[in-house]
Amino acid sequence: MPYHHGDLRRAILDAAIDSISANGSAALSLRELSRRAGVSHAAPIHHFGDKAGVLTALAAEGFERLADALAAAGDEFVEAGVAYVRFAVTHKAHFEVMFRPDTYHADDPSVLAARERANQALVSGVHTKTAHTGREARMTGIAAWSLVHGFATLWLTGALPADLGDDLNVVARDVAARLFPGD
Amino acid sequence: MPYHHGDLRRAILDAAIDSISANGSAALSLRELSRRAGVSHAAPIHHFGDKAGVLTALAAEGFERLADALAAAGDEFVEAGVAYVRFAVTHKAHFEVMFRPDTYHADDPSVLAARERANQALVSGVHTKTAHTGREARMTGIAAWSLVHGFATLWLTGALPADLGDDLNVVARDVAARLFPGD
DNA sequence: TGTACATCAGTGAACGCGCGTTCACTGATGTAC
DNA sequence: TGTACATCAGTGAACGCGCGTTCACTGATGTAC
Repeated sequence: MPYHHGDLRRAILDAAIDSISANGSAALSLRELSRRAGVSHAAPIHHFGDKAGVLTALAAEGFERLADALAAAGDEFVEAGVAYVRFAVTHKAHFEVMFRPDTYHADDPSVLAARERANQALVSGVHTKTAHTGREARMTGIAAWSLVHGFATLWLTGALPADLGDDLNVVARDVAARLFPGD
Repeated sequence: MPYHHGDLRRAILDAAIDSISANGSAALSLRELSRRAGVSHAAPIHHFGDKAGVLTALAAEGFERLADALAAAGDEFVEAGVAYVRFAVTHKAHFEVMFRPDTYHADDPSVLAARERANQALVSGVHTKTAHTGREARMTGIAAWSLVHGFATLWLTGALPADLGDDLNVVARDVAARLFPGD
């Protein structure tokens, strides 16, 4: 075992993702992450400052990846909506942290920038899709966001009925398509 | 200070509601609740068994009150939707606990019964509102639930833009009405 | 009306634990000359 | 090419803390007779 890890920062983040996916972000401890990374328990401090620093990095990374996923999905609402849900489910650790801003340094520049990117990607779908402008477009966007965010949240917490089927793409598409049935 | 409290069970639950509203359910501790209720730290055990027991009681109570709120709102989707959002915001501690089933005894009979009641109230709005039956009604119901659940969650976590206005009823009604714009 | 007694609801000391953070330290790396 | 030295990235011991739960106990209540 070499004295220097090589990429401890990434290793700690990956450990955090595993841990949160398994036990939720509330149960996260720095010492556990150190153990998972095979490193002394004080080592992560050098990279993240404190525990909230780890979550801050995760939140920023999450908003970046969400922005990427939405951009890749394009401007069509149903596609973007499905991409949002798929992001939430395949990155549940990130997703959970992102929307718990009191657990990390939410005003960190990296977080603010990444969230802004994600927000832009989020609204662009609705803007081009509907003919609405101004407040109408705004509220429609919020309804769309609410729909996919709510569906993702309910799916993740296991609140939905078990017999919906387990193909997330199919179910998410079905649900998302109900917002603008006229199209 | 009398030896017996009188209604310690209720006092502990109220303390938990205050604490969770202020600091979130992750930070909750039995000892803190005891302190708030002015009682020794082992006292709550007599009423709840363990820490998860407190959250279990809160979850059951939450589902009951949600069912009541939905029943009172009637079968009209927008009204029921607004009631759902209003419940979430005015009972944020309950709402937070309810959808974190791994933190309490989710298979407790009182919870199962209350959740079933809330589910019935939830679907009845959509069933009578739309002409759909079977799978169609089911998926429409899930879309409706997702919409209001997502909006409530985003509002509670402060993720929504600040300049939406602060009248929850107005904003929630506006958003909910976008699901079935034809009506 | 009084008394014995079971049950219930609290007390307070003690347990063992894992945590975040600080600290003086040391090994490794890279850069200036 | 070699060497001095600053900087970086880890170590491991120590701190003080709050926690959940257990335990033997005691005060209060209510019920049977």
